[in-house]
Amino acid sequence: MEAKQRILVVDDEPQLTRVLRRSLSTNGYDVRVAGDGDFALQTFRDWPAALVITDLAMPNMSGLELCRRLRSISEVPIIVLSVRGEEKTKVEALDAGADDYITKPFGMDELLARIRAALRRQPPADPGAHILEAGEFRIDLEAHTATQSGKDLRLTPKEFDLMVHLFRNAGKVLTHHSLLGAVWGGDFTEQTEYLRVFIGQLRKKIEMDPSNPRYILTEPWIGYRFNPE
Amino acid sequence: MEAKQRILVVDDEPQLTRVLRRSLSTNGYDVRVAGDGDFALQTFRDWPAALVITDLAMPNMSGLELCRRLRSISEVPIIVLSVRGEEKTKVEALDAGADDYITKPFGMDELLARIRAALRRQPPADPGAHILEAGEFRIDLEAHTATQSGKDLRLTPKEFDLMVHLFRNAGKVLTHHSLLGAVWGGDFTEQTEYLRVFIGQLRKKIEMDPSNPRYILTEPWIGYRFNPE
DNA sequence: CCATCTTTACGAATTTTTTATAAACCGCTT
DNA sequence: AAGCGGTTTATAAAAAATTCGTAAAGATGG
Repeated sequence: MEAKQRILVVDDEPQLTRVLRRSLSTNGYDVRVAGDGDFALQTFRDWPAALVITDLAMPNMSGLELCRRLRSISEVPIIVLSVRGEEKTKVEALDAGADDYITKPFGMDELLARIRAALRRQPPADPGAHILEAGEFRIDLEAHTATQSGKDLRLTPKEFDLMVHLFRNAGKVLTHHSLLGAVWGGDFTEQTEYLRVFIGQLRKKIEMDPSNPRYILTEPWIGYRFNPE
Repeated sequence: MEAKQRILVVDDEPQLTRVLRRSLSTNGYDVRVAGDGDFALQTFRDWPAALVITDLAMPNMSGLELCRRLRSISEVPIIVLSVRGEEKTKVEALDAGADDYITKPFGMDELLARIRAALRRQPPADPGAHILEAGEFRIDLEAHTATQSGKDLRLTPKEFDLMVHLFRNAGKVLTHHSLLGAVWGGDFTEQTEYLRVFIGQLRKKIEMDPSNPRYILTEPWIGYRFNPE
């Protein structure tokens, strides 16, 4: 499971921060709110966010100053929100280190898109995110290869898909219905004969004794379960 | 003295491009203009810009498609200019790979500030980045030439593009889908017959024994992989 | 006209689907 | 506990569909 990306929201209007917190959270981000610049800097040191959204007008420290201070310690993307639409203000903010400037009122979809754009060019996602591993099995989703104890299993595409779904739910019982739906699509959830054939092929490739399976177990009348041991 | 940073402006309104060219030039950028998406891509290949500014509405290829195509071959910052201010359009553009979206009419100072912001977070351009080298192969993106052991391969434009994509991802498996999207564009990701033909042509030009390829390997049912050895 | 790109066709190899048959499992009766 | 339908599961093998490589015929654009 991938860790949620952190977003620090800096604003002193509870009305706005409440909306932002909710929208960002439901979109899969980990959100914290700081009410002024000082608190924002302090929070950022303890809880380094992947992105900062800040208002310009704030008590204590202006958004401009916050941009400069953040820039001096980090390259974190900064999006400035402001009611002020004058060009001069925008230029100041952008030159103070902001990456983007959005004028209120704004659409939440646009903000989310700009957040995605800003996060996209940040550090490339950690390598190995596309590798599944358990027991002596290892699946590389990008290279499309599956190995057992280092040996390539040479799975066909459907076998590979099936293996991935079993793997992703290792230990759990998967119903015929759900497996068929996941691998073959919603129109084939009754075709249990496909499953029998392909489970058999997989067993031939990964089990020592296919008729006495140790990894791909049958749950009679329900489905199958993958036990990577 | 540092070389001027290159900006590619893509728009079909001479009125606007003239203004942009002048303003950007006087602000120290090296500017070229392309009238449509196809020409923009072509120009970008020979003259890799540090930033691209594009309109959305254009003949031939939409700005959206241009974003996607550029993204597939480069991480160059893209700023979209458009008269259309609807949120949906902005979201589409940003998700297609644009880094920023500015609604016309806009202030030149703001555009310049956004350009500075976009260029600021870009790693300084590395001279000689237009030369790719691996094994006995060498590709010069500016000169548009590919050589094997010093001998010119005389690749056609499409062959060249395909080669570059294989090359940039040497060792990795590239799916049919991703190769077609990168070389032919998003509307051709199902045209696997193109790929068969062009992979065959490339093999004829670089493999000793085309029917027993050593460099361009087939990953059955998935795609191809370039192994520069 | 020429180089390039697109489209079509076909055989060989491989995979997926379909079909057939044997084996295993459950609840029930005797 | 043994036996018996009815159902589910395992396995093998056929038929059908798909993919890949290749050649070559149209189409396109300068």
